[in-house]
Amino acid sequence: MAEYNPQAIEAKWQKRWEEARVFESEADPAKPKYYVLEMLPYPSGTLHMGHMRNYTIGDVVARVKRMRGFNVMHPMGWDAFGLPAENAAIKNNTHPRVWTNNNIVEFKRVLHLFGFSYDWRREISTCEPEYYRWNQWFFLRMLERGLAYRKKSRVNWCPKCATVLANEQVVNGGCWRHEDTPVEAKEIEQWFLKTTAYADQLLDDLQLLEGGWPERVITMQRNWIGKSHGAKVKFAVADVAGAEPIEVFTTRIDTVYGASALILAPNYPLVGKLLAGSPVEAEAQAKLAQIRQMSVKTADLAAAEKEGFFTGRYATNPFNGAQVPIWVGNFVLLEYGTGAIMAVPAHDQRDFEFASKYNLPKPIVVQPLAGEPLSAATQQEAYSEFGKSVNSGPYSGLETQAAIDKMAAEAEAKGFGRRETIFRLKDWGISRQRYWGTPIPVVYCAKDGLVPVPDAQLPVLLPANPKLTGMGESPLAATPEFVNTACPKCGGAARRETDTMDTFVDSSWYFYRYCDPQNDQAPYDSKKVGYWMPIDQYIGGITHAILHLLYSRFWCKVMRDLGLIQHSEPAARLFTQGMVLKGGTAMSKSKGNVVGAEEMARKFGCDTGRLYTLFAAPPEKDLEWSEQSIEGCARFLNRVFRLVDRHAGRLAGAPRAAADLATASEKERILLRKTHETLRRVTNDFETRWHFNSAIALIMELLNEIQAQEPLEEGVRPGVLQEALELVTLMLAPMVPHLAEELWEMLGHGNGLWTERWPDYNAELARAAEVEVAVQVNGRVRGRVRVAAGLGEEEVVARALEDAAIRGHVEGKRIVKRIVVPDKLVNLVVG
RNA sequence: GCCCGGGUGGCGGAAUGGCAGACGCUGAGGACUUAAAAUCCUCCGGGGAUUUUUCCUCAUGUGGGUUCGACUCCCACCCCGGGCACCA
Repeated sequence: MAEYNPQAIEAKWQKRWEEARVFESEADPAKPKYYVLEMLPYPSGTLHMGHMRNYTIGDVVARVKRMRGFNVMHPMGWDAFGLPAENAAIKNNTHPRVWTNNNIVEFKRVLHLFGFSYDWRREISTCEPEYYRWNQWFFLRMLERGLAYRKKSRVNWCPKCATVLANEQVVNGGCWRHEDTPVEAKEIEQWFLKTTAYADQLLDDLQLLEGGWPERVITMQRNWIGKSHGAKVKFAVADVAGAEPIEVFTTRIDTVYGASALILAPNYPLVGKLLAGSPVEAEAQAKLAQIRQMSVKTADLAAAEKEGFFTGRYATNPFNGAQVPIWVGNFVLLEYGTGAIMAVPAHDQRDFEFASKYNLPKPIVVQPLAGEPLSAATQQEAYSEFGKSVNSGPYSGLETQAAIDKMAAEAEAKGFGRRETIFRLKDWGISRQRYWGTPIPVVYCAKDGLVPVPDAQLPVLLPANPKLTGMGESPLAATPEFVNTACPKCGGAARRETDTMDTFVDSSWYFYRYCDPQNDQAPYDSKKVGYWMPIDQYIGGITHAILHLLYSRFWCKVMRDLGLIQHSEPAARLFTQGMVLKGGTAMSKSKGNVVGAEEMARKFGCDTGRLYTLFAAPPEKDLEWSEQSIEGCARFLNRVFRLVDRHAGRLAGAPRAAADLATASEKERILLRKTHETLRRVTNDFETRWHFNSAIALIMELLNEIQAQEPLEEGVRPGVLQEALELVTLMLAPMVPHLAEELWEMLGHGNGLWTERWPDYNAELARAAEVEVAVQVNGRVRGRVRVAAGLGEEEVVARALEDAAIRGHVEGKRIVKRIVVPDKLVNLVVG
């Protein structure tokens, strides 16, 4: 008797698959395609069970679709640029490339142990010039179209290291290397991509994703884009020479008669001019300095107390000519809207709090349509619902929507305002003052100014040997042979841009490159991409629900407008799988709770690991790692192996025979029925529900039933048993592919299971001859009767009434109503 | 504060308006064994009645509702997790 030896079996079949090039696929318009993709990993640390779960889900989908006859593309690659490589390099005095490549080799080795069905010929690594050159190419196209531009923007600056810090390098407001040094905000010129130019499309096209993407991801994106309809209104500044009018954005222009102040963001450009020569200049300057000192982190701002001060200046309300004081407030954001608001304390909670603290008036200009009217004397909180305008000059008496429309129209007609729709979404800042990323392909020439690097000179290569110290302006700026170049236009001395790109650029379009990874003439061939894209099923963590997916959607639309592709959305379906936890938290090196994938595979075999991650929880939920549960899975696979091993000799590859029921023995009928019923339900779990855990439970049940019929040598013909065992094997194949191949061979097949199609269940066999019908009286189960399947309503009720227990509940009462669910249940309602 | 998820035995979880707890884990008992491991068998939500066999009853976060029938649908509330958050 043979033993189940997972490691030997796994190595054997991985080799066969590779030799037969089973997972390689080419674009072929004659075949239906299926593109399944897992989010590409950042290669660092150990490959753990969290990764494995992600890839296992994708692999099951890929294998099911192959068995369904699709031309499946299932690629893998590396998100290889990024800060950790650079940090490691500084710390260990190695090169980021060496560190990264070592990690890739290691990751790849472990992935191979798992037999994932990747087409490795399509592998890409985003840190290779062959890849990042196309980041540069896209950047230049965006630059041509005005979608890439430079502006001053705030960064985290460590004065001690004299360097820019990434957000994750800011720890408790200090530098990660010495927390006692507070991080400063510094404005420097940075590159941006104009995601806002696509704000409306990014929002509207979400509807194309309804049904294919998780609802909550769509909601998160919608909130992130944050479209809001309103109006901008200009307030002229009184008594300050040369002061521009202050423009505010409001969604409630109908409350403008209730404005008791304008409030500017602390860094609003006009603030300096307003304060100069103001009657309260000295104290205002002091207060401003104090507010600017306050925490840099926006997260703290939300919790912080509202602070502000009066500038000593006034502006004129264009609707009624009223003079309203101009204040500065810490809760007003320069980045959103116009950086200035009109404060209407009676109808906005934030303004209400601010006005309460600083004793500003709170005039009521909207009254509820029903219920108790508001009164200034008793108002405890802002009333921000719609209602009816009051104390609003000619607009008094209008309901809110009408007032908004009319007042916006008036503002437009008189030229002091206009309707406007604004977005929370900001342009995408892609500049990083780092080495390990894609160089931004522009040069600065004293004569010609900013000059794009011509396509023919791409890629702009990273210098091979940078000085990485973590100090100073940026590693590229400190590398003269990189910085000093010739101007592409005039040939004179010029200076290269030394910023590199955010790594989200790399991951925004990598799945297009998979379609045509070797192309050295273009980022990809549009024909190939036209065949494979969009992604049919994208699988990854919820952590990327916003940024990665939003940037990918943006990139897609830009490429469409460049004429490279036809579609507008990169992924038709998205699945966000849960995390693998140990001790209640996600596995991470710092917590020391990592279960390494390799360690697991050596101990149990990768098929067992795959089965466990699929069985222990539904794929969208978090999964708590349990060594005991995985042993249960190992036990199950052992049982399957032994069952097939025990009978394979006798079956000797007997042709499958779904013997007709008329001549079948009792055992055979049970086997055939259970097998086909299981196949029916497993097919449904795979195709429409993604309930891998219950599919496995069903197969376990089937196995229990088969074993309950032992000895199978008696009363079961080889063909019938062959049928049952083959279907078990085929059902398991997408989940535990190595074991399934081995079983397939043991069952007498020389062809390799990978050539097999997913089997169809036989409805005739799946149907039971006899069924047990639950009998309820007034909705409570009081008995069960066995009847022939498909028995008519009258007969079933008659049979139910023959049951003594049922009669006991019904006797002496009148049956008012009866409900019959065929083959399942009878409910007798008695009065 | 707003927006999503979720709440079922000792545990992971199953049940697409129709027998709640499938399947697995843990635990208990038994078989095999000199013994152990492995394997196999039986039992395993609470309370009550019945010595048996079985029956009744409560139970899917809480309280209502719809329905012949609710873990499932509706309303209100509680708790847990996540996302966003002075967004004007």
